[in-house]
Amino acid sequence: MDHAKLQLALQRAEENCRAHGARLTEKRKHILQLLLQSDTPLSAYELATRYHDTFSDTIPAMSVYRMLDFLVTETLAHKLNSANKYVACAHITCNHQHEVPQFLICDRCQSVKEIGISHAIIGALEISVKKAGYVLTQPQIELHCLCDRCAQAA
Amino acid sequence: MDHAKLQLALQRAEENCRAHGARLTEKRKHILQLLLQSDTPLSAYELATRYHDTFSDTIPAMSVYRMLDFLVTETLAHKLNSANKYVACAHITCNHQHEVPQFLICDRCQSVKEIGISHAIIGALEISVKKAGYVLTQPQIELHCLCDRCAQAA
DNA sequence: CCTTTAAAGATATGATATATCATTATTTAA
DNA sequence: TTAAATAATGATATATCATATCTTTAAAGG
Repeated sequence: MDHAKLQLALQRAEENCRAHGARLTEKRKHILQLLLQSDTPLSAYELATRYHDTFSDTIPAMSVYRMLDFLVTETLAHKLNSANKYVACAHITCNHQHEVPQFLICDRCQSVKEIGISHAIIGALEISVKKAGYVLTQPQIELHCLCDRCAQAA
Repeated sequence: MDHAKLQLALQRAEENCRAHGARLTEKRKHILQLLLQSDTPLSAYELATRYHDTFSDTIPAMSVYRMLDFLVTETLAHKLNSANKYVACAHITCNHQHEVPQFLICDRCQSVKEIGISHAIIGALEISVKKAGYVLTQPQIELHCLCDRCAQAA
């Protein structure tokens, strides 16, 4: 991610937070920056290490978890439950409403692509869920894939 | 799960394994039995504890992981990646081909329902995955829900 | 400014998972 | 039938992910 894009994302994140009184502190912002700059999802402990390397300041893993909780609550980041890692939301700078996210995770190079789930799929999914006697609460789909590059290499 | 159903499932599991030379040892069978008897998904360590309680024999967590790997490979069990727990496959006694599983997980009572994904959904999913430049490798969807009972209670 | 509340630090510990080497059991084939 | 090969399991250590709890620091609001 280039510098201009990064700055824009951080600025938008700040605006979004300020708009409803959430505090994007320096440290939270730094964690978000590390996520934005990473090509792959990162664990809380990996973020603690990068924080130290990048900002010459140590941060307890505990605190990273709390900051991640904050970012996830603000929809500035997502947790990949199947990988126990975190990614920046791909739509921080978009204006459109945040959709149900679908994550494509390359099991070889760990790249992640966040796309919106089509309404058709969500609808069909909800019907089958309802039929089975359940109610969707946190719809988020994580699919383990190979990206085209890795698929060719393999 | 009643006794007759359990026995049938274990018998079918044995037949399926024997059919292609996989060895469903006593211990692996016991782990499968514990999964079949459980109302909720279990972690490897929970299985080790139940194994001890049920069969009066201790088993290292290591070994449980290996047996789970075996059961998952044989499609006799599934790993819920978002919960880090394991469930028996709901289709051991069915004759039909094993489909792409979709798991509905109640976040309150932990009940899990395994259903097959409709072809329409799989197709739509594969198209969107392909468009995004990925290839599905291990399609399995885990949705976090409330079961109707818990939804009413809440 | 002082009080209240939010954020972050520190320490301990629990829970999930993998690596590796040793031992036992089963199969295969001379 | 027994020796060699392979598969399964045991044992130990350690990595990795996560939460509980108490303390300290910083910010917001009267």
